[in-house]
Amino acid sequence: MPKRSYQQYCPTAYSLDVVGDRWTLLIVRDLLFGPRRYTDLLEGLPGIGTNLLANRLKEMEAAEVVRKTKLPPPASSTVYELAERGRQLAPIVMILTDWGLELMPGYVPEEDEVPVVPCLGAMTKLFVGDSAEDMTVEFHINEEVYVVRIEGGQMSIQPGTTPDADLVVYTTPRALMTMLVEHRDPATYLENGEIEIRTGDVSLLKTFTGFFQHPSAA
Amino acid sequence: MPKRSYQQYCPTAYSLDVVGDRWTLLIVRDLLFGPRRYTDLLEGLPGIGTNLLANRLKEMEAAEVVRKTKLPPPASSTVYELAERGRQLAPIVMILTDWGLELMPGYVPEEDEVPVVPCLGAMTKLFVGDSAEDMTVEFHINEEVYVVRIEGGQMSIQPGTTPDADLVVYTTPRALMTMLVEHRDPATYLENGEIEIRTGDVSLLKTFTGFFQHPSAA
DNA sequence: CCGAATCCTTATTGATACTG
DNA sequence: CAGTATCAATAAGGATTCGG
Repeated sequence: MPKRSYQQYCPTAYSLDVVGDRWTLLIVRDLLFGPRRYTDLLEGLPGIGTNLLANRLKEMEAAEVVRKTKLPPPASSTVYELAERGRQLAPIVMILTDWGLELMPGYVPEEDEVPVVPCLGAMTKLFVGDSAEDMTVEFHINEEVYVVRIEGGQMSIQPGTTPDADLVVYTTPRALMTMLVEHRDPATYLENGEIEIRTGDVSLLKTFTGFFQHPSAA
Repeated sequence: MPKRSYQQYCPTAYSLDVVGDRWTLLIVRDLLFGPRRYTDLLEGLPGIGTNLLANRLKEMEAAEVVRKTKLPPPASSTVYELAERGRQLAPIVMILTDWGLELMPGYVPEEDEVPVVPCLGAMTKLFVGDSAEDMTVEFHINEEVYVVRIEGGQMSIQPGTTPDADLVVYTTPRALMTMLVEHRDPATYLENGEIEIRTGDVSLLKTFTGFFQHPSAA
């Protein structure tokens, strides 16, 4: 069966033939911070339906947007990662993210409405380096672990742990997300158990969230 | 009926809830060079189906991406134009265009595969100002007329005519497009009647097309 | 468990005909 | 010209199954 196409001799249309289908750009978003397994993707895309994810990944692989590889032993799990053409789509996801920040609703989301990757995305987009002091934070978000390092006004996000964290936080995605986007007070989440601080203290967490600012506030 | 949504508390997903549906970004593309009438849009989007275009426009209007206005008398036709939020999507269309240039096939397209707007898009994306000398060209593409002015290495495209054109060309979209993208020789098209020069001569047209270069050639 | 393939129901689309 | 209305063809969503 021939894939559906706009049938236009137009670069924009050719692009959308490849990445314009439902879910495709969200898959790119989910691969922006590193390789993911099939099931990670499924979890980050509630509602996609496993057959559709499999199809999309196959199409994206054929278009050289993603690549399927095996992690080195002993992990050895098969993961999907962005190929070169896929990495070139990062600016699009970035602009969509900026554009969508204006559309964020004012309500507190349900817990299953906030996948992990958007939190990382929001971090990169909302970070304002000007007044940021150096610090290293280890975030445990659901089952995933990331090290966020701020150095000289620059922020980096790496998967994995670190021995030298100033702050180690266990959090749900929505707690993290709403603290970043709406500067919601950590106290509420510490009380209901959505956030737990293992190393460091609340004041440090508040300092950290202070480094993030909605562009409309500028 | 509630519109289908990704249901994610994520700026990227919110954006795609609005502009991620089939055809939506192509409509934005078609409005990038100025207001268009309903039927112009239909013509630029072969295959869309008039009900779907009407739906999309309604959704985009509700999302304040496009605005519906009336042209001043005596034209008085209703047109659609980009609103502020819509204009902010221009960078996305641009990146998609860059990305899609790599995907352009090597064949000569059918005539009805090339709408007018992609030609204007290709012009803006492929123009290399470095060696460009000043000139003014009036293009009649199908029923539409545009003035392309090159001044001091800068190019502008305006709808309408001009009395001081160095070159006046009547052309089909595909002739123009393939000359820009693949540097196809005008001679072929002059012979088969797809291009007609009313003012100026072929050498000037060749000079003009020389100002455009595929990024991969750089 | 992971990475899908299958089956079935619902929602969206594409094409055409028709109307103020 | 600017859309509505109708309806068949497709694609998406959800549950279940199946092989490493």
